[in-house]
Amino acid sequence: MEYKEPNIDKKLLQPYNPAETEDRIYKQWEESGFFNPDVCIEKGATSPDAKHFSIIMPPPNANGRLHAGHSLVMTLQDIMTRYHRMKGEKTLWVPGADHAGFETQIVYERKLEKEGRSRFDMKPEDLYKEIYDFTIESKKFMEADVRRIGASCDWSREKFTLDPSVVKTVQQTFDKMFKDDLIYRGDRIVNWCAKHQTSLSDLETEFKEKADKFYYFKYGPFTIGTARPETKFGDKYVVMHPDDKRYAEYEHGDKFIAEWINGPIEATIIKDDSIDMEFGTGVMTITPWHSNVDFDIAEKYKLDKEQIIDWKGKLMPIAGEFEGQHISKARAQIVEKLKEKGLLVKVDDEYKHNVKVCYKCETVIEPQIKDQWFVKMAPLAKRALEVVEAGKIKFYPSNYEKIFKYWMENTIDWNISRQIIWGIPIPAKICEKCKKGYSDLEDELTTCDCGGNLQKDTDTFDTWFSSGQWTLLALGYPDLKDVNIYHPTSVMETGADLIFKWIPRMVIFALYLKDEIAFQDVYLNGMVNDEKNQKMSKSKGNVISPVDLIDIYGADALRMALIVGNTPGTDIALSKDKIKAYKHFANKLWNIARFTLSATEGIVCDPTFNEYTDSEKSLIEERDNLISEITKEMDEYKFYLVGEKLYAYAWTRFADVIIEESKSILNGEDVNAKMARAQFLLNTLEKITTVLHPFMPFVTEELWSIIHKDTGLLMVEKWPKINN
RNA sequence: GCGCGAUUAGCUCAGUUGGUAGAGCAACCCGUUUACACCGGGAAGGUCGUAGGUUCAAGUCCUACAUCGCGCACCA
Repeated sequence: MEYKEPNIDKKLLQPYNPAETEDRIYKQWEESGFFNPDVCIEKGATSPDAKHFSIIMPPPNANGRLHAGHSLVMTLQDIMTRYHRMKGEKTLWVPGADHAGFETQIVYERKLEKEGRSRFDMKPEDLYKEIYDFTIESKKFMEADVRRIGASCDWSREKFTLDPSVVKTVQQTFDKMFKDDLIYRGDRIVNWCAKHQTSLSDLETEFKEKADKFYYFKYGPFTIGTARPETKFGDKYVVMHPDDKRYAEYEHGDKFIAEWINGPIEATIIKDDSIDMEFGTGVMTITPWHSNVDFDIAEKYKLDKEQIIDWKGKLMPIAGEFEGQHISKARAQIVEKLKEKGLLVKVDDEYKHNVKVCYKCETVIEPQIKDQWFVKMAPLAKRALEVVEAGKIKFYPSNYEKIFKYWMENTIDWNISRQIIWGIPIPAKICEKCKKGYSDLEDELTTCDCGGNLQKDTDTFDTWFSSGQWTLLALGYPDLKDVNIYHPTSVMETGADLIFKWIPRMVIFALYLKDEIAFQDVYLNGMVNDEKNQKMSKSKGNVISPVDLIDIYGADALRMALIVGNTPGTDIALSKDKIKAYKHFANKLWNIARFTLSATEGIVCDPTFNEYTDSEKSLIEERDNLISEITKEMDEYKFYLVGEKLYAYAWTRFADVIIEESKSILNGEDVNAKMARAQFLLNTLEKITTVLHPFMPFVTEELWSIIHKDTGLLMVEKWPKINN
């Protein structure tokens, strides 16, 4: 028999080619303007009275390419956005780019290091300018990656976290909080990284297990234990538990003279129940300037505090002959000296403990007392807790609500000062004499109440201070044009690790600034791991770049692999086999269209056709039931189920069974049956293409253009409505 | 130490308010019929971590334990 080529779009005769299709389709979308809800309204795709749906994109770091985790975030948000846009809602997804303060500065410092330069030798303005240029340049690559995944976000509203308007608003927030007495200047202990020359929040530090020596020294009548003899120069308080029978003869407040490193010292006895009697000898001396625990004890009893170690990690004049030595070198010599003086009792060699290190460079954190700005968290957290307890914000998965609450019930005041240049400057002045701090938005204050000179605060804000305001800032706040329509946002979708870093801060700031919740729902995704479910990391060498995967398998395939079987909050193992399977699926859809269109040549899809036979009626019922089901599941964020069901329906049901049995009908003599079956196939093809669009936007859009040569884009087609 | 999560087929995971265990991938057998070999058909594969409890009925609820993962806090 002679093979007759069907009269359908030539593209369908070749396998689906994502590489050829995706960039072209994305351009079409972008040029259409439909990513912008205002254009959707203008062009009649959305009713001006429709309800709103809004998502703020967690701004990716501008300084790097997208990683696998980002691709999951982008896909989830794009699915939500496309789904709601197709439902005819006023849909806005605001993209952003994060200057990522400390992170970017470190990336840039490494670059400087390679070039043999150092930030400490540069003028702050020059450094800032260089990092700015570098970031703006890098940002383009990040944005290109977001486009490759297919994100249908409104680029016309893109916000950069260092946009002048953002900087201004963040500074105004600081001023407002200062005036509301929610921010104070305080001498508190901070985590100091001597390499990066900045303080860090607790969330920017990690614990690392270290084996050190543990020393016992004679200190007056006591034997004290310590792992850090180099901090002990000024120790003049000796602390023990009030119930410790071994030391019952000593009273709180007793004084005695102890021979110590650089001569005799007058020591005071402190009794405090925070002491662990089991540990060491049950007696320790304290160094309030360089230890959190010691600081707390010192605060409690109003004890003196003295700095021993300077900001570069070197010993101060109090160390006498050891002055100027780096603490890493001084320890052995100090121990030697104490030994010579007969004060060394014994040394334990294998003392394992966790030390706090900088999460970037692993430098041991030196606790230091530093004058910094702090936010009073308790009153703010209380309100955040209230709205969650009132059920105004829902968590997916729900168990994260517990974590949120725990965090809000156990707040500590938040240090927002960072000694880095790459960030939003704190608009404040500090008195040279008495150290009092003032908010000074207009840069007009010169003299302190005490008569001292005021100096400009050179610190910048912790990034979370500005990103905490992001739901508002991204919508242009304090300009209320978009805020009034799109805030509170519908859903905040982000990585589960941000449950305490970011989510609570956004809730807090939206309540504080606008008296509104920041978002109605919180959807938290897990990590994207490698095929063996191992965390991806540069050191393991198992990092998979989403762009590389898109090059090989296409964006639709990657998206499906990320979504199917991935429940909120749980990690996903990203395997190439899985992505390959969905690349095959994209091609399967292609062939379903190819068959359907060529087998029904000459017949036009008629959505109102109603002369179906009983067999089509039951097929329609099955199909429409499925659509009702998945519509409900879309609203419940169960994309992992919807993706799987659509895959199963399109392939094992529609292609393998329905199309197969249709062949004999379409080749048969019964004209009515033929027509009914053709209409069912054509209508179902359209519906499958439509409901799969949020998941696989590229291949479905391309198919739509083939099915409907003369109508508009699938991205603004209506999601099918099923009338039961 | 405190908290959270997980434990279901070889692998990755679903399993809705308790009602006879599901999917994808892989592996196995058969099949080159003109949508597609990026295919089709078929079969196989699980005492649902362990031990108790509640119930007519438990993968699902409760308790304890074990193993794994994650987070937080801390150790002078």
